Amino acid sequence: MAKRHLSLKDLATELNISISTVSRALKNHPDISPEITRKVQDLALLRNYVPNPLAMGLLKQETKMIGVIVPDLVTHFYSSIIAGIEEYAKSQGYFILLASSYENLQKEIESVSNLLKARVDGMIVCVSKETNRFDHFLQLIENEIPLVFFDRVCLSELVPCVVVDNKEAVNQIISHFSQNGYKRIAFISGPSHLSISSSRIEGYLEGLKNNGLKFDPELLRSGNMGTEETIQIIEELLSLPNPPDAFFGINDMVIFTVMKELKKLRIKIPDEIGLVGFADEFHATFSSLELTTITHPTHEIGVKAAELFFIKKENPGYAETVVLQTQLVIRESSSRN
Amino acid sequence: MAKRHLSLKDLATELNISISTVSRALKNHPDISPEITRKVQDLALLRNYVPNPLAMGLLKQETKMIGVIVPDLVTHFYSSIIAGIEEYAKSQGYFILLASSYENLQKEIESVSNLLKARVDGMIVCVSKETNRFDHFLQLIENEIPLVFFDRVCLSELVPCVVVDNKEAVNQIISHFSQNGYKRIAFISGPSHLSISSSRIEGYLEGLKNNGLKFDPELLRSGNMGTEETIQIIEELLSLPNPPDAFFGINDMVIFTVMKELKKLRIKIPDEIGLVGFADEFHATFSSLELTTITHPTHEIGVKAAELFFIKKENPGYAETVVLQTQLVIRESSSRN
DNA sequence: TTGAAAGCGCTAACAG
DNA sequence: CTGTTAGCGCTTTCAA
Repeated sequence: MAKRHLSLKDLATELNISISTVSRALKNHPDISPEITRKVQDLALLRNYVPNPLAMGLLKQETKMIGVIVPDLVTHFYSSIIAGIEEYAKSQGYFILLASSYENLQKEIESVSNLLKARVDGMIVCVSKETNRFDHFLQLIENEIPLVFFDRVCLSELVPCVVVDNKEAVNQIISHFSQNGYKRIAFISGPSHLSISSSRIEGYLEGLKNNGLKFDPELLRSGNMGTEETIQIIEELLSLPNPPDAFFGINDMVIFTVMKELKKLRIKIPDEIGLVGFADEFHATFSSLELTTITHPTHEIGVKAAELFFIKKENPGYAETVVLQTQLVIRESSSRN
Repeated sequence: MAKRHLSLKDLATELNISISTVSRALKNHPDISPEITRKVQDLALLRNYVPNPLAMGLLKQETKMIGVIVPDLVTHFYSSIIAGIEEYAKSQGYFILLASSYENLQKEIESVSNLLKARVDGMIVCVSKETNRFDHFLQLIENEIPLVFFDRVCLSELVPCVVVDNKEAVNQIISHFSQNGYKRIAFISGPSHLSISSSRIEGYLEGLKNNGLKFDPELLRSGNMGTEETIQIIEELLSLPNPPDAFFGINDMVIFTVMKELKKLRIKIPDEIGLVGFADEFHATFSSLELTTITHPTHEIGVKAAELFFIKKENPGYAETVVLQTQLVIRESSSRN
């Protein structure tokens, strides 16, 4: 419906010169006489001429668009990373095409395919919680389409990644718990094929050892991060002969669920049981008890991922994994002292 | 860097036929012989041929992309609406190009311009809280570029809009407060130029009248929705000779701030003061007291906005305002009975 | 039934 | 210094 946009031809016709002259004048080509250059640029400004990206794209074989796939759009963690990606991309004249996998492998595969149809120049991805096959990403790699993973990563020998120092973060959690006298620390982890699960489990084991606590397999649980399964796990943990006196989780939501359940059971936090989250959703401070959690530099993760994208675009072999630091923010839910 | 995508020409060369024959065969043109059609389609499938949207766009003068501008990306309210828009857009073969105004008029103007540069086929917008000038939108309208507003709307004689029934929603809030014995109901509204402010103020006045409460101008405040200014307003309201015994706000965040402040002052909710939010951010139930609020059909708002977009695209004169219903969800923060 | 050619908007090599 | 031309991938007349 929209009126046709202004083209170089329109400007050329109006000035009675050739299209190529206009094109060159617009980019200050030295061959063009100053008067013509000025006349063309004045008219372009006046008419508000904007080059047609489709034509450019066709010519240069690039769309200046980056496909971004996240597990969901409604979590602050991802929104904030997206904002970071968007900011850096914009500074490079790139747009973002956003897709959500809704934590679903099939939808993720579909999103990759859709973004490919849209001819994005590459993708920045955080894989879904179900993602345990990688064919759809390998296909991108084979076609030399730039790809970057963040947070939940895979194929890190082939693909640049941005992660946080999960081992260190969990170590800090365990030390903090330990200093507050908690001894039986339960970890409600995520699906075991996820990088964030395995690296945090490593940190868990290491942290226990560092603090002279012994590892009890019953306290390490892998869930699917869903509310129902989490509740199930909580019930099982609480009915152990020797139940945990502290919980931390793969993310804040899991621990909010724990908080709700403990509240129902009238178990006192942090006196009877201590809680620590992971990610610092911004409502962490609005909860009934302010939640101790691991703050992620979300904006920076986004910016970094975008940076790596542009490096990868120029260096097909590039596959660095950048590790960013997190911070333990101590609040009410774990402070007994 | 990426390898060139497969083109019609590649298929044509491989089959030793002309490009136009391949093009026709692919869309089952009746002129083409069944054998050739089959051969072409088989090869296209095998090679995973995908038409180049840039070439199509150049030809058809459309990008199949909708620009979406929201005040921020990190609020659940907007993320959820975006998900709705995206869903419907996808069903029509359209992509979404997302931009945030960060509640800033200048950034909004910039976003409109950027999206225009990207040649989106149109835009779906929720204006920033600062937006009191509309030149940037009028420019779109003049160029017959389809535009739809949602939630915070303007120019509704020219542009299709999706809003909720704000008057009715506020009426319900006032009635609910009144039934719970609250008599001095403060409304912390937003900037007065916003449609959501004015329509809710109407509802406020009407609701007071309907419930036999008298209007006290001191209890109706316009803020900028920022935390600092909100705190300022709260302090002023509480230090009135005759302070309010109930608050509701332009959104949940404002009321969360009230909740925090009251908590600091050890004022009891809902006994001494009742609270009602507006929007139902999903952490409303994680707050220290579960918040009574107005639930918005966010997903539906998004879907509807996208629907109107496609209607507008075919009917330049179309400018209906669709009103969706909300629901008052009663929780702890306002229940004295 | 199929092919050749023009054109969408732009750039760049090649002429003049 | 400026204009002509070809070509990016595709559809669509027009010719054969």
